[in-house]
Amino acid sequence: MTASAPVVFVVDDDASVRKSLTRLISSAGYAVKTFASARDYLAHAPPKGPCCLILDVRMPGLTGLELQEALAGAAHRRSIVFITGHGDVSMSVKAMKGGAVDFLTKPFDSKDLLAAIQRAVAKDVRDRGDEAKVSDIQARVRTLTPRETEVFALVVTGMLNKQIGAALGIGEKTVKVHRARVMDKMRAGSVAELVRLADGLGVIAAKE
Amino acid sequence: MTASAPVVFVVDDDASVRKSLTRLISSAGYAVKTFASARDYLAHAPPKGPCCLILDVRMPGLTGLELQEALAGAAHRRSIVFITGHGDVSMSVKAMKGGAVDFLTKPFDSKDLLAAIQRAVAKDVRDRGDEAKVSDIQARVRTLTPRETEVFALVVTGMLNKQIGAALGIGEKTVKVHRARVMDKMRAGSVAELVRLADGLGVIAAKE
DNA sequence: GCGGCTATTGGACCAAAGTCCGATAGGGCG
DNA sequence: CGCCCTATCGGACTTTGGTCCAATAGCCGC
Repeated sequence: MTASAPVVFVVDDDASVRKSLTRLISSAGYAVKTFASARDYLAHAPPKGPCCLILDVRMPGLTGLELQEALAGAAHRRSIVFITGHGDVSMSVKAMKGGAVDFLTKPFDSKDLLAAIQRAVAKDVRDRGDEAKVSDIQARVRTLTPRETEVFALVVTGMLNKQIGAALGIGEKTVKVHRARVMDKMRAGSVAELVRLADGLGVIAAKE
Repeated sequence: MTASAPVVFVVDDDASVRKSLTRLISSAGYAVKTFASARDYLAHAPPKGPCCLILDVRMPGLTGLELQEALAGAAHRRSIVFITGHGDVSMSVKAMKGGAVDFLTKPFDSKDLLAAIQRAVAKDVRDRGDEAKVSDIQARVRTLTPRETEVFALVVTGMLNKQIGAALGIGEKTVKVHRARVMDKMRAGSVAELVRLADGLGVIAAKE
């Protein structure tokens, strides 16, 4: 498994459009997968590697915008580039507010699309990295016992062992034991690292 | 100086539009200031309290989009809501990519504009809070001597005093002295707080 | 009930951090 | 030339944090 090319998913009901987009995008070095409808795309297994989505806005069944909404609640974010023949302003604004990377109207310049794809893939890679980090940290947190979790929360507050013990109604000695286990389970080499792990849970997710 | 109402800055070359917008917006409880051109707005002193900008896209001289670009390099971010009579998709996409809160085409619903203003002001308040925090921290960092700054950087790495001393070619004892001064000047009560101050410099600014 | 996990603590001990004291030395400035 | 800031250390001491070994007790599942 070497690092393969990013995958561009194209969802468009027009077969000729799918064909021409496939030619254009694959010639730029991307892998391409096409779908004739939003439903077909949703039935497909979520992508594992770097990728982005090219959506036609107008489609029978779910529209591109509706697909975007449906994916907003999904586990990972997707980078979406919209293309449309009959776009209006409110449509494009809605798409962009929904986090779309770009919104192109036909006819568009090939290099504009490729540039948008590049940005979208880059965004996807960033998002994936963040998600991977967060879920990695969450996995470590889940290995903590309830008590360890409490101690963890107070340690990253900057409280002394003594104070933590008082707050939890246990001895300082016990705090030390839990604390050591927390450092071990969280794989933190110092308090500074531990604080970053704790803050990373919120910060990375919030940075949008 | 009590907490006064948020100020909505309206920039539009059409006097009748300015008048009707002023009526609408002030009736919703906002203070309103109008400008006939982008240049007039730029000549105006930057706002101190919560505010947002309503920009017409088409204007003689600098357009709304150009004003947005000009403000992008400014000290603080502005929350911008665009309104336009003849908007096209590429225009709206550009505005949204540039961080606009909304992009409305005339004729628009009054409540849509007021909702957009509300979101824009809320965003402005958030941004101002973040900027205030960052500049506060930066001010503290500036009071550090060069050596203290170096020690500061290494402490938040999680390094031990001994290691820091070795890295800087000074004794552990000296590190302690600097470290104590850093904690004092940065007003941090614990290493955890210090780490948050250090990380806050980057994180808050990056969260966009 | 036995084994394992969790939570709790004790003692001993070492390493690290923080706090007082004082000291030296170079640079910039009135 | 004194004065202050900065940077550098030393000693002495206390408080914290971390580690190792060992022990008790409750709970859960097989």
